[in-house]
Amino acid sequence: MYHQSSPMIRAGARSSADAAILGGPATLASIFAGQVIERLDAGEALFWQGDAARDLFEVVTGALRTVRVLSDGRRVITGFLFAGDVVGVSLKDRYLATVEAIAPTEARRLRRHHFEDLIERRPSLRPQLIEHLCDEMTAAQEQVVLLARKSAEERVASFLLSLVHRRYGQPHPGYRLFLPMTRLDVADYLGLTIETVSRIMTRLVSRDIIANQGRFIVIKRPAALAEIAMDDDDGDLAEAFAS
Amino acid sequence: MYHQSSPMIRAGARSSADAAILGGPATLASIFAGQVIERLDAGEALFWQGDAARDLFEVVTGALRTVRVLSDGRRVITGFLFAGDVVGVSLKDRYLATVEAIAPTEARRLRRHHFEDLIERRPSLRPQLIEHLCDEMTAAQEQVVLLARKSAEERVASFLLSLVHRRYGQPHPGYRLFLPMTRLDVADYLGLTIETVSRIMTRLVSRDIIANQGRFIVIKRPAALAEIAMDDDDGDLAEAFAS
DNA sequence: CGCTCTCTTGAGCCACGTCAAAGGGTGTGG
DNA sequence: CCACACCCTTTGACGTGGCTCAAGAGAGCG
Repeated sequence: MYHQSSPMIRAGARSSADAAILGGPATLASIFAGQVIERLDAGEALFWQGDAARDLFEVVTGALRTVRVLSDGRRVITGFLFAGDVVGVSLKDRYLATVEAIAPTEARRLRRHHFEDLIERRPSLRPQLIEHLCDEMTAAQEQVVLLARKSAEERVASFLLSLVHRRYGQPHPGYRLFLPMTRLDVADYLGLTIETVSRIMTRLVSRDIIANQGRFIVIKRPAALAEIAMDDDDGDLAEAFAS
Repeated sequence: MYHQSSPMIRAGARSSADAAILGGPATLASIFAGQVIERLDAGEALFWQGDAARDLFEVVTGALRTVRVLSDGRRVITGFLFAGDVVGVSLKDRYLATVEAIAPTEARRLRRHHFEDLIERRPSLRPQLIEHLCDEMTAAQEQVVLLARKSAEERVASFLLSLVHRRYGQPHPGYRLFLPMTRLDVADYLGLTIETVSRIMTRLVSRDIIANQGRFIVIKRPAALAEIAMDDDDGDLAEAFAS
């Protein structure tokens, strides 16, 4: 809107996506199949909050953060994106947040009107679209619960577990989790400060629940982490058995 | 799921909604036109978190809260619902939160499969559905920003303003805002305690920004409230003019 | 080897939570 | 019509979890 647009070159061509789709399996991700891959360095933005929402993207490799900034500079990260994720589906006319690469990233761009055409022509995509939006909604709700009522330690534990689940499923003890984002990113995601995140992490290390290997975290005792995180699925079960 | 279902009687009949729709204006709200009105007293639940998501509802009169509870009893309110609002559109197979009446409430029930049929048969409803989901997403994002980075005073100011905007638009000085929910509800919505909410309110009163008239709040100086709230729309504008 | 950027660690402080008690308001029963 | 009970709200005194400020310690990189 008031910012210059993303530093990437070559708008996604109209391409052979149609053909690919009209014969293919027609999953949400597959509709990006024919699109040109665009590259971003760490720190570059895919788009800015307030920009006209002209495109959707599929992340091919790398990692990104979705950022919102208050007028006085306070920063909030509302989510992280990894390979396979699709961005920009919140089909307002303007993007709700800035999306920046955390690490070198590759993404495919799809024009929004093109996307909408496809949704129109391929009814089987619709439930997937709805489901995608509902998944985003679920994640947002979970984040609201975390921010409204969880302690710093619970937030960090929840964060680590949610990353593990997203990238792996149920972790076995010793699972090695890659954290491409900085402590500042984590802090801005969890509504904490760098220092607090750091202190909590070292506390978890000293309790032998995780280990710190540079940009990797080893999940030594997933069960302990889940207990700290107050995963409310477990909670509901506990409630159910109690009554 | 593990709870007994809502205390309401009479499931929404299959009714004349079809007829009404296939000839009518086909807005999301209008598809509830033919449905029987069901009544709830304050405190009764429309449905419970985890219940099979069989129905959608349109609020006719009254007010409700959407509640999530952690295993140890900590409570989070993720939103409030008023006349005209539609609930249950997050079409997962289970409800994401419990929805309870704050005050005596009337609502119309629509079977989910019926709703999905309508969406299928009336393409003009689809963009409205998408837009509805995106509006919910926007609200959730705003709440995440509020909870992650705003102070108690900013939260209360933001809350009052958002209610005013929702029910009235831009307020004139002296606008009288009805607050059907208790301080506890407000606190659980803003991630604060009753006491903090109460203290902030009396501070705003003593600064002559609002006045307290029982269950009503008079917005005496909307501009002052907006300044406190750090409405980030304003923020972006400021940024834009600065650079 | 020095520069920069990120992360850790410590000391002190403050916004908000906790605990406690005292108002109102409203409904109910005597 | 009063008395009592109950609930919600306000207010005060005090405690504390996480923030602020400050100083190192790694770790990549030219």
